[in-house]
Amino acid sequence: MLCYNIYSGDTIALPMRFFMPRASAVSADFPQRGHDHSACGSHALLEAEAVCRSRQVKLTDLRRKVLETIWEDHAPMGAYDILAKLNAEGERNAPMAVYRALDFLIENGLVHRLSSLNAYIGCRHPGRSHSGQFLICSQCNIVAEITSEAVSKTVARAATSRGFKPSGEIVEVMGLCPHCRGN
Amino acid sequence: MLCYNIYSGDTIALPMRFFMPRASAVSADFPQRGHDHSACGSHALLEAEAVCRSRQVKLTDLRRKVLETIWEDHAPMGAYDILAKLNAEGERNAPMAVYRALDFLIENGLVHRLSSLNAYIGCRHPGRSHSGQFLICSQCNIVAEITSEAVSKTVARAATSRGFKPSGEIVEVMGLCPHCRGN
DNA sequence: GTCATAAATGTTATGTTATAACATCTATTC
DNA sequence: GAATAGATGTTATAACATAACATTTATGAC
Repeated sequence: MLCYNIYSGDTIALPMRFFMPRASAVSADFPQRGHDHSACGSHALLEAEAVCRSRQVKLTDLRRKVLETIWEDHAPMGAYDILAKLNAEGERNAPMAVYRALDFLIENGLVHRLSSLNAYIGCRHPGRSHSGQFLICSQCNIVAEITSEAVSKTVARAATSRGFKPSGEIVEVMGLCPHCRGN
Repeated sequence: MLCYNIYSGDTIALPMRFFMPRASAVSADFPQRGHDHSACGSHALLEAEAVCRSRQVKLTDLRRKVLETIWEDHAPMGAYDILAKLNAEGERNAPMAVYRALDFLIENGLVHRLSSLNAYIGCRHPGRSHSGQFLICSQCNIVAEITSEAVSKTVARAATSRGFKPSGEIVEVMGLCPHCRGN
């Protein structure tokens, strides 16, 4: 089958026995410039549906709209940005509505909050419970979510070796993404 | 010589050739309950003087007072908490004053900001330029600043292996400190 | 179906954190 | 002592987030 990798931008021939939509759709950490981003959003929405179904929680209209809005960009979005987009077509949502939807989405592993930016971003591997690790480009604002076992293990070890019992962690790295470091 | 470790609470006999005030004063990551905390503050102030002298920047009255206030506690302090303490005796400082002092102190490596808490804490190893790694107790709010080479290297490796050029990082671990995990 | 309940959303107000913009003062250098 | 840079003062407002309570909507028991 032909398979379009929305991150790398390649179209590749993929033997059917290797068909793994998730892995192919979400392979590179940094999306290709000019990729078909709507695909990211619809992919994420499908995953969100599945997650909510299996967790028996409700992806209501409002929550879905907030999630869609977040996925309009690979750069993180502030709560009030989301609000503005929601209300752009005349709706009259209040900040509370957005924050509540965000709480729900974060609780269910569909969205992450970036503490260093007070902003929110769609989760790239929903379902798995995890605190993400983020690479934040200070030039173009794109954020890559990575999941490095090495990082989480090393951090956990550093904490426990000091008698600390970790229950959650934040790892946010600022710097230049592959696209911007060239400039 | 006799040496009092303000963190562990021990008094130890230390051969003069091993006299390293900094290491002895700041050894354990989590301070002992009930230690003489004023010693932490005065120690930090002395170090701050030295750092500012060597960097040829001015530790003005206001900046010193902010730093002292931060060191009144091992738990991180919000900017407006600091403001309230400064103004407790009738002064009329504005938020700007505190934020400007904090900017200075952070720039010169004397204070860290904890993104996950929007709060500030005195740096335990000033002078060395570093982004700290923090263990934050969610029960007693005490924060330990650690400096794990393993963590920083692993994080840097994870970033660069993805084509990212890191310039700064945030590592904040939430959990229970040695004192609280027993309860 | 309708009643009771829980869940979600609506609404208003306010709390908390941080910065912009410009005026004034102070220290330093020549 | 005039010029300058750095620090602080002052006022206003931006940006981010939650409290508290009212109303609506979904769900299950009967």
